[in-house]
Amino acid sequence: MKSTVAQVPLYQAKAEFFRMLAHPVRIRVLELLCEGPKPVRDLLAEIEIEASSLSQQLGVLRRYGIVTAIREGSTVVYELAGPDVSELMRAARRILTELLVGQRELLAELQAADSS
Amino acid sequence: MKSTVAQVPLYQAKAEFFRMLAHPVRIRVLELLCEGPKPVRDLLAEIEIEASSLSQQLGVLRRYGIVTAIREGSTVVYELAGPDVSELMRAARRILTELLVGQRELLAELQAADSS
DNA sequence: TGTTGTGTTGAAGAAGTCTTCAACGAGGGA
DNA sequence: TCCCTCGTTGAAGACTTCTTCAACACAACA
Repeated sequence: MKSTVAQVPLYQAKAEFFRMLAHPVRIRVLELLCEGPKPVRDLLAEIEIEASSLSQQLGVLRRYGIVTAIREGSTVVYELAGPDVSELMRAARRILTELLVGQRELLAELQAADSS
Repeated sequence: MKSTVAQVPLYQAKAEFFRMLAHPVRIRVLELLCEGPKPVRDLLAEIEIEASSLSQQLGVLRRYGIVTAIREGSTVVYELAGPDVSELMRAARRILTELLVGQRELLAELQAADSS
């Protein structure tokens, strides 16, 4: 496994970080975990996906170190690795929303221009 | 071309957004453009890469709509599409730095545990 | 012990992204 | 016009990542 803490240019670490986030299921998992630790069963109930698919994506997050898993009896509970993560998800949500709104406005302008 | 403004679940829009960011060259371009508009020539001078490779990545950013290109005489000048972007890059830098520092501390703990 | 419920893993093929190369277009002189 | 510079494009092969399936590990319980 390639370490995520290797001495690597910062811009490459950033690219890897964003790539780790770049999957719909992983995004949803992180946002759900912002509410607090959750057993796999609950994640599975909220995200419509096969258990093994979810597990694959949880594996990516675990390997990156952004979440941790703890076995509790017969179930496994996932948790965000640190408080930064939830701040990150909030920032991402805000920024993307602004960007999407901006794009929508731009699109509206273009369509208005089309019809004239 | 698949529109980036389509009616798509938000978590998928987010995933696409992060995928758009998930490349070292694209990160560097965006950070350079935070300083202001720049001709391709300048980007090329700062990022060691072939012209056609840079152009491919600029194409990705342009298609997504996060940067705009304007021809000025014989050169082409790139610019961030909006002020949000530069805020985004600052947020990403801050958050990732915190995450990396956290990982480094964790690693240090693990290594200390190893040697005991 | 056998059986069931919960999650994880490995592997194979599909699908997507990166890199690189040659070819191209647009602008600005000689 | 010819030529040169600047930047872009399209396409092919290398390389990653995704999805899916069957097999597995572990705990709980009869």
